[in-house]
Amino acid sequence: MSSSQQIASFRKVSAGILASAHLAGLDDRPVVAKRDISLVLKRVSPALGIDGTTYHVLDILLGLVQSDDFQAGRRPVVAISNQRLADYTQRSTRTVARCLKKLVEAGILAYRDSSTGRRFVYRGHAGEPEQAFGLDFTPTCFNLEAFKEQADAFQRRLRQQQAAKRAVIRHSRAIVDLVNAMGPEFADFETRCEEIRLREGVELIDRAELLKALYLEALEAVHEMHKDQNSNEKTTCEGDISVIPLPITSHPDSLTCKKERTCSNEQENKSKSDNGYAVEMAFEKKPSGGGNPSQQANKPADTSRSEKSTVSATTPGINAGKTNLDGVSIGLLQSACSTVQAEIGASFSSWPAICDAAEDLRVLIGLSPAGYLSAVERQGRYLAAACLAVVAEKALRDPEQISSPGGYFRAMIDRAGEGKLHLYKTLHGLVNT
DNA sequence: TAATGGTGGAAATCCAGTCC
DNA sequence: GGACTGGATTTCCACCATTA
Repeated sequence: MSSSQQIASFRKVSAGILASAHLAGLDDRPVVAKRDISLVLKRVSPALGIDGTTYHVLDILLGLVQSDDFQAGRRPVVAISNQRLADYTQRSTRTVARCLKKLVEAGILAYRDSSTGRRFVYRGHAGEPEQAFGLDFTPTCFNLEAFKEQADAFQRRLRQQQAAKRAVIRHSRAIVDLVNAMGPEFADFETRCEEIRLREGVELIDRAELLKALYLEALEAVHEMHKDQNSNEKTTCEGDISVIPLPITSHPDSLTCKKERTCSNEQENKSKSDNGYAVEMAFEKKPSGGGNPSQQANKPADTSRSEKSTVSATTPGINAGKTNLDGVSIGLLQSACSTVQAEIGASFSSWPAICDAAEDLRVLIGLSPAGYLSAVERQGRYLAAACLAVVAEKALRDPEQISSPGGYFRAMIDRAGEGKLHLYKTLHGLVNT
């Protein structure tokens, strides 16, 4: 069979058509399986700008081309008229011709025209094509590796876009929460946040970076403000309150901003101790609660016992021994929250590991530092961190399902306070979906 | 509301095969 | 040999749905 490639004189050739014709005219065509070609072409189509009717036409051609024709010494040519393709796709022949041209210029097909333009295949006794004129898949055989890389790059790009989209939402929410917590003097951050979100001509990925930088700047501003406040307190109220840096946040004394908070869940704790020491020791509170936390500071940090103490201390209505962490094991958390572990690059191998990841999880769901600290005070840092992980996992799996992850988290803490939180059921649900 | 992209119809061209 | 046929293409123009 001749390897020369023919283009009818009536056809107006473009660079893409010539390139495909050149590939189709080469003798050393790589031998590939039709199945591989189908898979790669379907993956790379969006990256090549092939969709709708063109994809439909390609699908029909892939169905018609014979697997054996991809063997060495043969030519994978499909002979089908434009009219037949038009019938199959319910489009006009004019549209079909345009689609075919698109596929040729994309390097998938090559025209192999007979002198009249008619498409036909004459086969010998063994079924091998002796004369074949029509649409030739040879360019795909040459371009297969490039198509694979293109498809991978396209999918990577899509994933980056999705991650950037999530980051934009996450940082925007975090900034709004921060502004709500800190009051009108931080309103400028919300304005700048909106400006970045609506800025034209900026890639989503760059926008996510700008918002992240803005959020860090806002945190820094909070940090600076508290430094000033602390220095004032030292001169005017020295000795009244002991403030201890928080290990779970990069801006330890930010919790003094609780005075400014507007969240109802957070405000209800204003009567309680209002410093970082309480947070640090929250999971070690004794059931009686309400006392000076500093007097309870030296209990051993046994996970289950301390969490149980916290729950019963804050939930007088529930049975002794029943806790919101019943049935919740590290293994269960690890299995249920696979997406979020991958997202933040952490492993929930132990309770301290989950607590260490709390700051990332908090930022991920856009929860304010004060909101998290309040939850820790009320339910202990293990339960708070576990809830954070669950909310983040749910938000990552289906962003549409949870419109306000921060609110969802607060609701979970409220339910825990009422003894109605069944975290193990939620986790089992996540494992099984 | 204007811009854009996809689509279809009409008329014309090309060329080998077929018919009278 | 000339007219006709058939299949594929082109350009031009208009319509329609979607999008910014």
